[in-house]
Amino acid sequence: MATIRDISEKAGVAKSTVSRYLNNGYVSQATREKIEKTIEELEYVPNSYAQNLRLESNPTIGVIIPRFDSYSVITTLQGIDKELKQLQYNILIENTDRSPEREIEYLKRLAKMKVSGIIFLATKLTEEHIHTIESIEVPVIVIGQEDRRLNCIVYKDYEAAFELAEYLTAYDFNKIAYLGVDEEDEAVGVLRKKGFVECFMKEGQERLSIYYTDFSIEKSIHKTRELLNEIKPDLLICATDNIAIGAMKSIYEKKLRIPEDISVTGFGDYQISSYLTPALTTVHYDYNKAGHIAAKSIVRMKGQKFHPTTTYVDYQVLPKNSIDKAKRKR
Amino acid sequence: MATIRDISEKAGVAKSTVSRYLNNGYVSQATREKIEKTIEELEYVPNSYAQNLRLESNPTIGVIIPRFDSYSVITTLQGIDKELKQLQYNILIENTDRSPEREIEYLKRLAKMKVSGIIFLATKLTEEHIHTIESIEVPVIVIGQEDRRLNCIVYKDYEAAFELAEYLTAYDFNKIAYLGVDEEDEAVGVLRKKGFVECFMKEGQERLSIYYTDFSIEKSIHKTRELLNEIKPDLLICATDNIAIGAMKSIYEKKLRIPEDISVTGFGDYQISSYLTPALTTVHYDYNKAGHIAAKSIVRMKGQKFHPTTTYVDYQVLPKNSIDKAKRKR
DNA sequence: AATCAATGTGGAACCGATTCCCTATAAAGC
DNA sequence: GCTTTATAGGGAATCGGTTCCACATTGATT
Repeated sequence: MATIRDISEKAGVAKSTVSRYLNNGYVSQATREKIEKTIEELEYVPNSYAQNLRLESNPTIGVIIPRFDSYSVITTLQGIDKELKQLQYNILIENTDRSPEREIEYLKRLAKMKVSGIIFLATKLTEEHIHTIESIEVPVIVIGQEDRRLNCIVYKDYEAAFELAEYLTAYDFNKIAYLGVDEEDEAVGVLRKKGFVECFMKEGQERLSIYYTDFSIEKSIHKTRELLNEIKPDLLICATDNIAIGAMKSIYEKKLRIPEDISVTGFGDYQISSYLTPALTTVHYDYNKAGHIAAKSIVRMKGQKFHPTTTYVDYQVLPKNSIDKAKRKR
Repeated sequence: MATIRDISEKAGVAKSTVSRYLNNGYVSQATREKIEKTIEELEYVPNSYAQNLRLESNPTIGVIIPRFDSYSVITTLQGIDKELKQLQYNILIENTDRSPEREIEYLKRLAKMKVSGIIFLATKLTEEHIHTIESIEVPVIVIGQEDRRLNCIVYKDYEAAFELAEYLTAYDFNKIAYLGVDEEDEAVGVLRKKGFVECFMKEGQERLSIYYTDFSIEKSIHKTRELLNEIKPDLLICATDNIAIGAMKSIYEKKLRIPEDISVTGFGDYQISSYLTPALTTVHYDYNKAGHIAAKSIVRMKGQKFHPTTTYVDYQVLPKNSIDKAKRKR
């Protein structure tokens, strides 16, 4: 592996001259050609570690994700990636496989690598997370969970759930079931459920049976099977689109029709949801935009003094055919 | 940002002693405690660039992917990630957005960063790709496309298509349509189509109408609409599962039933496919396993002399309910 | 002709770690 | 009590670049 010194010796010039040549410094035509030729011959490639050693930070943003196999994660990642490419930043992705310890570890590791900033797609914020984020010198933006001490980009889960519930109260449903996830996840487990429950309570509609599953389609299939054996809802509200997909599978298995026998709603608007038959009524979150915002902000935060802010990303209720139009109240 | 020198000065010892402390060298109990305390106080974190500058290579594998929003890419990535975590390697992901120029650029960039190896999820291999791969000093494994000069892990597209076609010839179909992609993509565009065509030809079944679309669900919806306006097939073979998902949407739009009116097949076994109603008959590829194999091999290749090999990853035809069982020949 | 500015180049310091080699001190052996 | 041997720690070189500073050469200005 050739170094800048090999080049300088072979070309008969000083290291500094070669370096100047490489970094748009002024070099005479004659030496320029000599250096050019030698670099070609020796297939010289500068060593990035040596280059970065001089810099206090480099144009790289670290992104910590909990998993790869999630529509929201991937879509956010795409938004981040696109924006960062435009801003001429590199991206460094670390997958934690939903392990909180790894999250802490990667926050520290990225700080040690002196990235310019970190975008952290969080599923849960413990005190240890917050302490780590505050202790490292690198700016961090959290997506998906909220804490007033940090810079967060969050989805309006409560409001969105409330609005979807409001939309649903325009229909005549007798028995409503809610299939959610446990409260470990603040945004999905707590806020979404709260939005639904409070809206229905306000409307005097209290027949809401609540069931729990996890984020997988597989588990949702099983839980829906159990649910349908116990009760016979005419509306099934699911906390995510994946849960809705599993639920739909089970509903069809039981030879029930959607939406004639059961209406179904999802949450999050995964790409596939609009291609299902019937298309799934859901809440659209602009994950891509969240990624863009995060990328832009993290680059802007570089060198600025820190003060916590929370940015809310808008949502949109998307009515589709998985709701029985015949049940609409006049 | 504290450096090892700050620590050594504040603790009243030499840099080398601090370094020894950090790297499990022998240090007396007294100095050990002094250093420990100073490191705490100054929140010292070693600079990775300085550390790496000494090393000739570091335990990092670069992975070049064409896009994030693809089931096969993400699943392969998961396999790679898991295996590399186990082998204590870091992973560095670069997304090219299907740009061949970026692919070349990233191959070079990763080589410059002295990663131990590169896993390249390719969509097409040009001569420039091959030249670049051969010229860099870092070992490269290509997944998804084949060239006898390189190390490749490929899916048996031709054989798999042939076998799925063979399975289909056990049924009585009158009019078969094939919805594929253009021949830019060697594996999907050429080999899969060839497998189907040759099998059907062998069976004397020549009524195969061929249509083209791209990899998106959206485009497939449009193309299937057009297709259904022109002909009325009772079997629609799709070159990927996403194409099949779009096709199914269009078929339902036309109030046709699957599989009673039209049977449908996909290719690739995306997770969602088995949760559709009806579940999609498809070919299962073990992307995850391909990722594992790639990760294991690339680590093993480190330091070894290069000789090209091609590894074939197995497939499995998965019959599901999107084929009309009533049409089965006795 | 003398002074000054512009241009091109070389030398050396530096970035922050690791590591080799050498020395000072204390403990052990004779 | 003197030599030998561990043990601990310091000094300096090194990795491969970048950058500051000094100096030489040339051409322009007065």
